[in-house]
Amino acid sequence: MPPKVKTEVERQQLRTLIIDAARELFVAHGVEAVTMREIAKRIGYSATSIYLHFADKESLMRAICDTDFLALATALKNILEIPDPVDRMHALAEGYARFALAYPNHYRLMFMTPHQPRHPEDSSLQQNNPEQDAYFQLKTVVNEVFVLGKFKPEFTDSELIAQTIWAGVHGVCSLEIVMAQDSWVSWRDISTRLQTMQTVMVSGFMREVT
Amino acid sequence: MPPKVKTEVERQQLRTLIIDAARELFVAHGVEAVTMREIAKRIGYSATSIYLHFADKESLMRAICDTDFLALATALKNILEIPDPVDRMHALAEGYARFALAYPNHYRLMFMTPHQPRHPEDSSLQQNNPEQDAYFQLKTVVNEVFVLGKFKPEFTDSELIAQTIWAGVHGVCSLEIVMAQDSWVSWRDISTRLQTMQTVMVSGFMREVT
DNA sequence: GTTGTTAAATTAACAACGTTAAGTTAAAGT
DNA sequence: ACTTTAACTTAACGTTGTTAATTTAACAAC
Repeated sequence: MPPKVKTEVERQQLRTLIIDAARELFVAHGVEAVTMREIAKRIGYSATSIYLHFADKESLMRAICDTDFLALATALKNILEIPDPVDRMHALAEGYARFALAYPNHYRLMFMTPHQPRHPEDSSLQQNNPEQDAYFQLKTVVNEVFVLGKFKPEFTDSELIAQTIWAGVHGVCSLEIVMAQDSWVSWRDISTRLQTMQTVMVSGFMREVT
Repeated sequence: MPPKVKTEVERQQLRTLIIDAARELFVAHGVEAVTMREIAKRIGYSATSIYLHFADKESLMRAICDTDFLALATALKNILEIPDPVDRMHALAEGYARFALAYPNHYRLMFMTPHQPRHPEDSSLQQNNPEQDAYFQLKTVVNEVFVLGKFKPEFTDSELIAQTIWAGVHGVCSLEIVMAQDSWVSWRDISTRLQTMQTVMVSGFMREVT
């Protein structure tokens, strides 16, 4: 029973219905549970219908990624209200880590899984829009701190600083996600590790407070 | 034609033959090329023969992991000869990163992919053996530096320091492996990022050189 | 109001995958 | 010589992503 002539907004609704169903399976049972047939069953469609909206499973995953990137930027949005740039930088790193550890399956898809290189034009997100681009948020606040002259003089590239801070927090979070259960390493508490990383980054990059 | 009665050493040889074939496929064509049938074709056996040596694909992957952990520890072994502990710590981090970026597929399997929690008894590696346990290598050298009193006094847990250094280097390497192609971020040179991470770690953890 | 046309959805089917069951072969033990 | 058994293969099952073919229903034109 195909009631046809769907308006564009209806098509978009079905599209996000598919994405949401896939995300639910994802967060509930991990990536291996996301099969096209299972997604379709969730929304009461047949598996092949998904292909009317997504070229293949990979591009469906990329679409999920996009909504998650937006979710991350949105989760960090209020942090931008913090007036002091240094405080803001700290809060941003902490908020990022909170997101990573609260949604490990999404984080894995976003930052720990290789994808086909994504062209910025087919992404639904606007690069350099602080409401949608979490990397831009970080880059911006780090640059503000940079302009205030708070970093040691040997660091002259604020984007390099941002990328290093990102890598530090990402390293702690991704190791936690993958290896928390591993008994080979007697892991220290995750919040301790996160705080240590932040402390090291701060005292490594910034001038001494005088 | 099954010429039977294989001695134990012959069985082991076939086992490592399977592992090596799987690793080759892995490094050459990525994870998606590792199918049981493809591995079998490589070594001139039928796919089901693999199941005489490995319970399933997951445990074959774990076996590959084990040989790669050994390979990593072996690659870092000569670094332990460096007399000065601080130099050794630097070289260890750099050697680790070199391994990660030289064998990204293996690195992904080892440190970026969740596995069933592995019991130390079914692993073929000896924990705390510096020839086989790269984490022990790092832990040891960091502790040596710690005992020398080179770290800032607020850091009192040398294993926490080791885990943070690991996370920092891992963060740079894993982001590189997954996102190097991504045009969203205008990445700085990978060796620059690595060196920056090392610099930050050093000046963050260690006392000022006086 | 019948006739095309087309969008939306479905069912059927394919090839490939991991894995299991059943069967085959050749050497070793008695 | 006969049985047992390890080593291996072929057949087959269920599931996966995906494509082809088919059906259904709404609209447009005459």
